[in-house]
Amino acid sequence: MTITLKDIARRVNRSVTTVSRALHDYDDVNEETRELVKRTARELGYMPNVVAQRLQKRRADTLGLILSTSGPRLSDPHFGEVLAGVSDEVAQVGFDLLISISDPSLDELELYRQKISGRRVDGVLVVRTRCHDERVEFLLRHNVPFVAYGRTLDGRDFPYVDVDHAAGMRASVQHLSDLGHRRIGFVTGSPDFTLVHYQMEGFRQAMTACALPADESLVVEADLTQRGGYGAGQALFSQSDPPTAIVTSNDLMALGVMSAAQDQGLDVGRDIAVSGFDDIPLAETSHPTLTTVRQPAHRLGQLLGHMLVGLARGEPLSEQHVLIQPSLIIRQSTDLDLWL
Amino acid sequence: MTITLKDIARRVNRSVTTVSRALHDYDDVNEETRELVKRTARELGYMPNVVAQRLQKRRADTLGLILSTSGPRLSDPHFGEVLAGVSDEVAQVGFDLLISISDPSLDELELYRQKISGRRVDGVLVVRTRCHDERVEFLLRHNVPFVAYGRTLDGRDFPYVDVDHAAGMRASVQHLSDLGHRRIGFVTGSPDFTLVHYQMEGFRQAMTACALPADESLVVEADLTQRGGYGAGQALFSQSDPPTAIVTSNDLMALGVMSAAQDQGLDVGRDIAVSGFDDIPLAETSHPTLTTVRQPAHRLGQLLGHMLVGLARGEPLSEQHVLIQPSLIIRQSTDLDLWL
DNA sequence: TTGTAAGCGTTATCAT
DNA sequence: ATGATAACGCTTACAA
Repeated sequence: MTITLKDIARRVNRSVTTVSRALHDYDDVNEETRELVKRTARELGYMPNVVAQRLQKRRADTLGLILSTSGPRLSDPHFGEVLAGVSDEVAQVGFDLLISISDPSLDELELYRQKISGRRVDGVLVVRTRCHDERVEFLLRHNVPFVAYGRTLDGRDFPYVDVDHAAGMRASVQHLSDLGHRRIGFVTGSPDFTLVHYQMEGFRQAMTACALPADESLVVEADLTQRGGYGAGQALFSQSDPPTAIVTSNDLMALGVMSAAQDQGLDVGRDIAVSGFDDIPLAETSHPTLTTVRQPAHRLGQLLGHMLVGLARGEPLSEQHVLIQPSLIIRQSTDLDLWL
Repeated sequence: MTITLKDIARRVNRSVTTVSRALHDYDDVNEETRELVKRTARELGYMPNVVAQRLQKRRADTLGLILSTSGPRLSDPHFGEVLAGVSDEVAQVGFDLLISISDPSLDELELYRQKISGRRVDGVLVVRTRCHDERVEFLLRHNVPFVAYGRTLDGRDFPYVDVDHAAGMRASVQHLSDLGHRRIGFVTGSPDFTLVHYQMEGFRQAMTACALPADESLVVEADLTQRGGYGAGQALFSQSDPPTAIVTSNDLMALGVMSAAQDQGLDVGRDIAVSGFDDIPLAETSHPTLTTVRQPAHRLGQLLGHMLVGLARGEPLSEQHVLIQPSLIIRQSTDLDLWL
C-alpha cells in the first residue's frame, strides 16, 4: 500500500498536477497550498515513484558498469578501490551505480544492448580496455554516453581516463638498471589489454635506453592474478639463466612472483628484485614490502565518475582525455639493503 | 531515436497490443503474425523499455545494496569477494545489482526509504549487521524483502546468512593455547558489530576453557582495517607485559598487526604469533603466511543472492537462517617451525 | 485472432 | 493559482 500523488491530491482537495507542482516548489502555486501539500505528503510518508519519474523524464539517473569474465573482478583490490571512487563521486550527485556481471554464456555486447536500449542507465563505464575494443566501437556507434578506464589503439576518439603505463614501466626498469640488474624479466598479462601493451612499450624503450639485452624468454604471459604471477615466477626461476629482477603488470602478480621466489628459497630484495604496478594497500604490508608504480586509484575512480555524470547530463566535457602520471614507490622488494 | 512497440505496430499494420503479445509468445496470436512481428522487431533492433515495463509490472528486477561509511568498503577483499558471489548469482537469473553509497551527511535509513519506496529495488541486502540494527528494524517494519549478511541480537526473526564467528574464534584461541601461549591479545572491531560480539564471546569462552587468565588490557578496539590493526598492534607491543599471541577480527587487521610487530623487530611466527579471520587471498601470500579462520566468501555471496532473489520473487524460503561453520587454516604466522 | 481502452505514477502543456 | 488532458512505453482485461 504505497502513497501516490493521487492520494495526496484527494486528501488536500486539489488536482494531482497542483500537488506535483507544490512538491517541486514551482512558483505558480499558492503558499498555503504548498504548505498543506508538503505537510500532508510528510504525514502520509509519500515517496515519489522514481520508475514513473524516469519513464516521464526519460532519464534513469543511473550509471552502468558491466563486468565480464575477462575483465577485472570485484575482488581485485585496485579495481575495488577505483570502483569505490566512482561510487563515492556519483553518489554525491544522486546517481546510482548498476552493476551487471556478464554471464559467460552470453555475448557481452548483448548485455550492453539490453541495459542501454532498455533505458536502465544513462551512461556506462568501460573498464580495462583492450587494444581494439568492441565495447568502445559499439558505444560510439550507438551514441551512448560513456567513459573508459583506459585507452584503445585504433585511433577512435572518446573520453577516457588512463594512467601512463609506459612511463611507469620505464621508471621501474630504470630503477632496476640503476641497481645494476641486467637480466630483467617481465611477468605480463595478455597484450590484448591496452595497459599491458603500453607497459610492454615502456619496458622495451627502457631496456633499449639502458642498453640492456632484450631476451624474449624473460617475458612471460599469464593471468593478471596472484596465481598467474606465481606460475609465471616458477617458469622464470626454472630457466637455465634466470633473471635477477622481475617487473610485473600489477601488484597481485608481483605478490605471486614473490611467493614463487620464496618457495625457491630466494631472498626477495637480495637474491631477486621484484617490482609491481598499482600500489594496492597490501603492497605496503607485504614482506618484504613491494616496490611498485602507484596509481591514485580512488582519485581515478572519482574522475571517471565525475566525467560520466557530466556526460549523462548532456554537459560538454572540459577534459576529454586524462592521462595521469604514476609515480615509482621504492620499497624493500627491489633492495633490502636500502631498508636495513 | 529508439524503437518502441508503436513503431513495430505501424510497420506490420497491427495494434500495439498484438505486437506485445506476439513478442511474448502468447498463444492467441496467429503464427504468421508472430513471425512477422518478431522479424520486424529484430530488423528494427527493438529493445523493450524496461522502465515502462517496470512501471506496469511494479517490479524492478533489481536488488539493492546500500553501503555506509561505517560498513565495509568496496576495497575490502573479503567483502569484494562476497559481493562478487552475490552478483554472479543474481546475474544468472537476470537481476541487476544497484549499489548506493550513503553520503555521510545523510541519514542512512533515508536512503533505504528512497530506494525502496521509489520502487527502484525489489529487495535489499544488509551487510555487516550490528547487534541492534535499525536497518533491520526498518525493513521488517516496512515489509521489505531482505536478507542480512550477519545476525542481530535483539531476537527479531529475519532471513540471514552468517558465519559462526564464536566457533572460529574458539578454534583460533585453542590453537594458540595448544602452542603454549598464555597471554593472548585480541585486536577487535567495535563490539556494536554482531560479528565482533560473537568473536568476543568465542574468545572469552575459549580463554576460560583453556584456563587462561583474562586480562582486559590485552583487548584493544580499532577500525576493521589494516591501519586499525597497525595502531592496535603498536599499542599492545608498547605495554609493559605484552602478549605473546594476538588474534584479530579480520585479516586486514592481522596484516596491520604483523606490520607493527615487524617494525618492532619482532619475528612473526616465532617471537609473536598472529592469527586472522576471513582468509582473504593475501593471507596465503603474506610473509609469513597468515594463520586464519576461513570463510567461504564467494559461496556466502551466492547464497545471499540466491535467497534474496527468491524473496524478491515472492517465493517462500526453504532455509531462513544459514549459519556456516568456518575452518581454521594454520599457516606460518602462528608457528614458523611448523614450516621450516 | 485481433483491437480498444484503461491504467501503472509522473510531469508538461495549455487552458481557465 | 489551479485543473484537464495528454504523454512517457508498456501490459492486460474486455470486446469484437
